[in-house]
Amino acid sequence: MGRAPCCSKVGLHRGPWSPREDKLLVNYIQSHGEGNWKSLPKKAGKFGNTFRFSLFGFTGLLRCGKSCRLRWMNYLRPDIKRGNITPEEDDLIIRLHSLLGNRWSLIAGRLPGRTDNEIKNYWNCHLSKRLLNQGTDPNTRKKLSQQATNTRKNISDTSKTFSESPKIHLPKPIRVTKSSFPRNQSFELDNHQCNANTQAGGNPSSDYAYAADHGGENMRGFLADDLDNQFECESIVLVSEDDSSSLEKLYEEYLQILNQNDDDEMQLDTFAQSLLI
DNA sequence: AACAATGACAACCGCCGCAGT
DNA sequence: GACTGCGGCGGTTGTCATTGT
Repeated sequence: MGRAPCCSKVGLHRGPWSPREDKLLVNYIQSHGEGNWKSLPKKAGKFGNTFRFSLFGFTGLLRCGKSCRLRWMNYLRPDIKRGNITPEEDDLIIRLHSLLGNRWSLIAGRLPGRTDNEIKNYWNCHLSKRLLNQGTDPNTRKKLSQQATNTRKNISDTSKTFSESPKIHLPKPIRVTKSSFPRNQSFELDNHQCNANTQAGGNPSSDYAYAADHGGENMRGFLADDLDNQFECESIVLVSEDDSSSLEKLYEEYLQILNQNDDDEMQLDTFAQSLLI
């Protein structure tokens, strides 16, 4: 309490991560493992081929440890599954949210390859709106439509919500097309990534791909050849059969419990508690 | 074509719990 | 027991892409 935020130090980078920073971070974690986030930035810069960067007067990763952790956990971790949320996952999220509330990390723990941040965003962007569209309060899960106390404004808002947007947006997949690549940016790197995806045995038509959405300026002067293709591959996680089956299993497990007698709250509670462990 | 509105999601902020001292 | 620092979490914001007018 009362401590200054760790990112407040003067001179630390903020905003989007550059490929160089990503690579430094990944290299370091692959060799030393996770943890020690506080000291990681300094150490990470001293790892590997930093000669070229040393020429520019710094060797460290100019990020606070907290930012490093966040970047790793939400984006760089090799087991992260990128791509659209499947209908099964979608349903699972809704059910888990009804059990656990906004405990995103717990929910994410039950969805292999998904991050709490991703689920949180997905919930805020899609699911809560969809539930509202269905006339359900996303928090209480009670029907809203019968509420007679709506103000005139609320009523008009609601009817507007109901009448419009029958379409349900899936999360924007991945920015892999040339046209959608960030401005001022070479497309070279992206080609590497797409190739890596295909070569790695992934379905070429798959929507799942790693696409670094990096800041344009930072990309300049950074040669794509410097990137280790394997690193890029490792950032791509396709939905393997194992993943699907485990997800299915989990899903069935929930269905089984949830489809049972509604009065069986005892079991539901026990189940909810098991998630907290 | 230009601009505005909306969507998507990465990143930041501040708080909290816990372990170490 | 009090204090300190770190890691983790959830809420929120900022930025860029896309879509609509």
